[in-house]
Amino acid sequence: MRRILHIDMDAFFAAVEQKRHPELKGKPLVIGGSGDPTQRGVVSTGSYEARKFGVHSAMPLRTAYKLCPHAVFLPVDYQEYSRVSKIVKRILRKIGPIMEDVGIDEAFLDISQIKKPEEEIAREIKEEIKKQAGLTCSIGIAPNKLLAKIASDMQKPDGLTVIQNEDIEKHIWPLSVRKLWGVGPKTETALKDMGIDTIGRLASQSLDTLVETFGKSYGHYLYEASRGIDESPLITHWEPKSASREITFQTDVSNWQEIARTLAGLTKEVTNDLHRTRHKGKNVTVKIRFSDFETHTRAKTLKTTTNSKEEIRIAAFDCLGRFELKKKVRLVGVRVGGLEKE
DNA sequence: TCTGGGGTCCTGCCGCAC
DNA sequence: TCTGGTGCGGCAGGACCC
Repeated sequence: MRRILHIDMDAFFAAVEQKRHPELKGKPLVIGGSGDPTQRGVVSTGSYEARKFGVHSAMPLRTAYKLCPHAVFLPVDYQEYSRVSKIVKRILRKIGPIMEDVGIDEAFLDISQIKKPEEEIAREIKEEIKKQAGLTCSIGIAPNKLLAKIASDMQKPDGLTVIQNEDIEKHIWPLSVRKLWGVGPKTETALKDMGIDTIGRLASQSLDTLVETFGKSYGHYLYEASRGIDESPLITHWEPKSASREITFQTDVSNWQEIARTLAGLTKEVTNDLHRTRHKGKNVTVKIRFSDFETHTRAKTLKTTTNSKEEIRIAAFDCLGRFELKKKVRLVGVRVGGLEKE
């Protein structure tokens, strides 16, 4: 049987800030956007003290400010979090070389081949992260990624949770369907309408019902996930498939020239990224979000892959020209997909 | 009233080729 | 010549993740 660890840093961005600004320890702290809660932006991470006031990730900064006006608001400092993240990942790779990176603050480790008790490995990881980065994490141990991820979330912060196949009925089935990776707000509502709120209720559905309701691929996934089945391997190496840049205006814009100027700037940044990472792309997509939050895209496929600034800019403007800009624009973005290594 | 930015993957539709 | 099935690429939108 496989043994998989899921390591999840506790309130990562907030914890990094509290580490380098010790005077913020124990205080409600909200990291997000430009750090100005009167500007547009959302919460990336709230400290546990801020969460007590109902502040959570993805919440508009303005809402967070209303809930917790005395919180300290700070901008996101990706450079610093990446630096700390690298320290953490180095520790993990040293302990278990089969590692899957999941964003800046999470990872899976496959420790099936390591001849040491799993909980001892987990404690060693916690100790090293505490020693080298001064931070705490929560760890889940299970026979697969799906269950390990659920487990790491069960006792936060600084938790260590082991889930065996025999525990599924007792410890996984009572949980909300939202705890399953891949079940978001839309699917949660759809399931609720079917009278399904827990993973156990989901597991009582027939494969036919789920496939009929959610399609072949997702239906199969839900059927297996609700039973704790997940054979997916760790992805230890991956190549990007697209590169993109987008920006939300502080106030909605109706001036076409400003939109065009912004698009030109974003296109330049994306092509710079392509040059830096030595990639070429095949298709260009422009995204426009209007003031009513309606979002549309226009795409163009090129004859050959390219990283030419000129070619990508022309394609992007071709896409922009196909929009009817009758409403004010809130966001503009550009993406280059179909990437290949140069 | 509010709802970021960087990604991935899936689905449905359309036109086209065979 | 007409019709239908099928497969595929391109496109648009949507759901989800951190």
